Amino acid sequence: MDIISELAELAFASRLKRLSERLMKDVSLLYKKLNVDFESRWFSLLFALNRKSPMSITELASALGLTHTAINQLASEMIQKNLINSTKGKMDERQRLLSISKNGRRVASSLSPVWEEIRLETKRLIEESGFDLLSAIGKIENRLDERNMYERVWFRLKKSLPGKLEILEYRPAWKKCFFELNQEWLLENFEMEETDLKLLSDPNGKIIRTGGAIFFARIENRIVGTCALIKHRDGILELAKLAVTKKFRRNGIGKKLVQAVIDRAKSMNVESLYLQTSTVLEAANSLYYKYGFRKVKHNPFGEEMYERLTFAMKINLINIMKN
Amino acid sequence: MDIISELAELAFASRLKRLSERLMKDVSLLYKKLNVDFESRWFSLLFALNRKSPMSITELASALGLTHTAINQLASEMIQKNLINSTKGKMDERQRLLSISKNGRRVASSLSPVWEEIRLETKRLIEESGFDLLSAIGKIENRLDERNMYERVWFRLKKSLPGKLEILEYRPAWKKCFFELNQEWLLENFEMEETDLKLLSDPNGKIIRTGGAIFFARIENRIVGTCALIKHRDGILELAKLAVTKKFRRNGIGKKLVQAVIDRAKSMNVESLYLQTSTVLEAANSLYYKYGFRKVKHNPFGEEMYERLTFAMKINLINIMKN
DNA sequence: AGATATTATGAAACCACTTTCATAATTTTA
DNA sequence: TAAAATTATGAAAGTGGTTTCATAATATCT
Repeated sequence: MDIISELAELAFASRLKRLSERLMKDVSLLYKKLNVDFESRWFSLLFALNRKSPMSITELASALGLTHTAINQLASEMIQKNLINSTKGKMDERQRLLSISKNGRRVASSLSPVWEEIRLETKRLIEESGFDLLSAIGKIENRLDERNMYERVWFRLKKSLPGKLEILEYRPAWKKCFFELNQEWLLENFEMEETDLKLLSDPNGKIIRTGGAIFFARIENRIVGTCALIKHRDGILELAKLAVTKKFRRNGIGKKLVQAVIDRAKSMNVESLYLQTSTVLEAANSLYYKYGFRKVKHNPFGEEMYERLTFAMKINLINIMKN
Repeated sequence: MDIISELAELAFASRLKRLSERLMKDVSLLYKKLNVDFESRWFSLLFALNRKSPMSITELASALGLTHTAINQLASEMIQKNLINSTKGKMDERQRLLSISKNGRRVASSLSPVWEEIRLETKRLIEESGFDLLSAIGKIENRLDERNMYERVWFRLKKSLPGKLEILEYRPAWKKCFFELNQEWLLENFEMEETDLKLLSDPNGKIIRTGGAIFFARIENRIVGTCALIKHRDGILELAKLAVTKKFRRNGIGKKLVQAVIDRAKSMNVESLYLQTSTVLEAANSLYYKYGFRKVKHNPFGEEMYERLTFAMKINLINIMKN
């Protein structure tokens, strides 16, 4: 009786683990029986460094999907065994650079026939199962990147976002998020233009330091949306770069971000807040309309800013304050 | 850069592990955020006991694919949390029987909607991958049961069996192996007959205690073949129940077993050793012929012993000794 | 140019198990 | 029926990591 397989989806993770441990154990046994002084857990680090040396601990950690502490511990063992060397980083004195040693290269090349057979046998095993398991796992990993299991189940149970939504101001660490969130919706509808790239690559220089602001929506330590308030040289304020990542749309995150921008604009004692949009962006446009933005005939930013067809909208901040 | 997915088959186990840990971590987080005093690692034990109580530690260990020690440790925690109870076994005083407590049932039923959503979301996730991952994993597990990764790779590298082949005499622990190995080849060619069942179910009584012997072929702690020497009431010796498990055939294991039986027969100072076989069993027959067995007209065991068509062969042990 | 935030690393503690070793109870065999 | 083998369990240590916390070096902002 094998309750784990009987449980089907409920014990999916356990089955993956069980299979993984079984395979790993076999490989360890193989090294032992071949009388090779090599631990299976060293493989990926040795392989990575054989391909490219030197690499820093953090770089290796992210490449191998382990924590930096794990790499650190592995490295200690492997230095002992004279498989790799470590040197202090020249550019960055915090870094410790790991590289494969001469002996390491020798071991790697002497083990390569073993690795090749492991690869082939694994391939056969997977083929016998009749499914392209590697690509299936890849797809599942991608899906989980978009929205992890916790978020999925929570949403089903509560019909709401997991954890609370926070709207926060720009931090340097979120520079990349700003780029990627905007890249996501831009590529869905248009192409990335030079104008986008310039702005997205230097949010601090182009938006914050010129008197604007960038807001981020965070859920459970994950940045899921952003919106910017840009102050142009002529003093005109623009709401721009509203982006919510696909899997988190239709949860009112865009509203909160727009509200934050409007509030900030109000606090700046300016008459109007503008934005540029395209007819293609229906969801965004209806949100803008709800908040009181109306189409204006004269585009204050000029027509030639973006290649894509845009029109401008405007909201009267003073009037709103009177309400 | 994700070296693990780049490594493809070579890091298959690592990817399985990574995915498994990711899913497990998410479920733990879910319990935490739902503010439930429940650890994800308790799930399978609680589930098993909810389905059937009481169960012994060993029974649970094999059902859940964990070591008995793991069950023991889980049980301690869960008894603390009043999820399960433990009582001493009545039949077997060594046993500790675990059963779900009233509170355990309450917790299980209050968590069941959560588990249902986890199941559904996992199902969706697997379906999105486009492959029937559960059945793929099942198939791989079955393949590995037949011949594990270590044996596969070793065979490819050395073109020989992993580890050394040992021919050993009967031990009570191998009673089941004796049955299963013989069942395997019988079902390949014939059906199990009453005569087979009787003999295979009581090897000690029917073969050893009547003055015969049973040999087993062991590789790496795994019993892969067997062969018996039966002493009949009339003093006639029979070589019988030669079986080598499919994946290990064509490696000379059958030869070694037959040799062991012949050697034992010789040492018993008997003129001849007989056997019964069927024309269907070509591989075995050619092996018998090589060792000097020849067909005899008169079947000393009588024709009606087995339903399946058999004929008898004989080898002259005295002649061989003279050589 | 400070002040503030972030990054790279490592030590220590923890985690969820497994392995190893020991004991007691039971089953099989001789 | 005693001896030998096996089984059920548990304590203690080991494993291959992760988490947490602390420190030093850099990068960014004002």
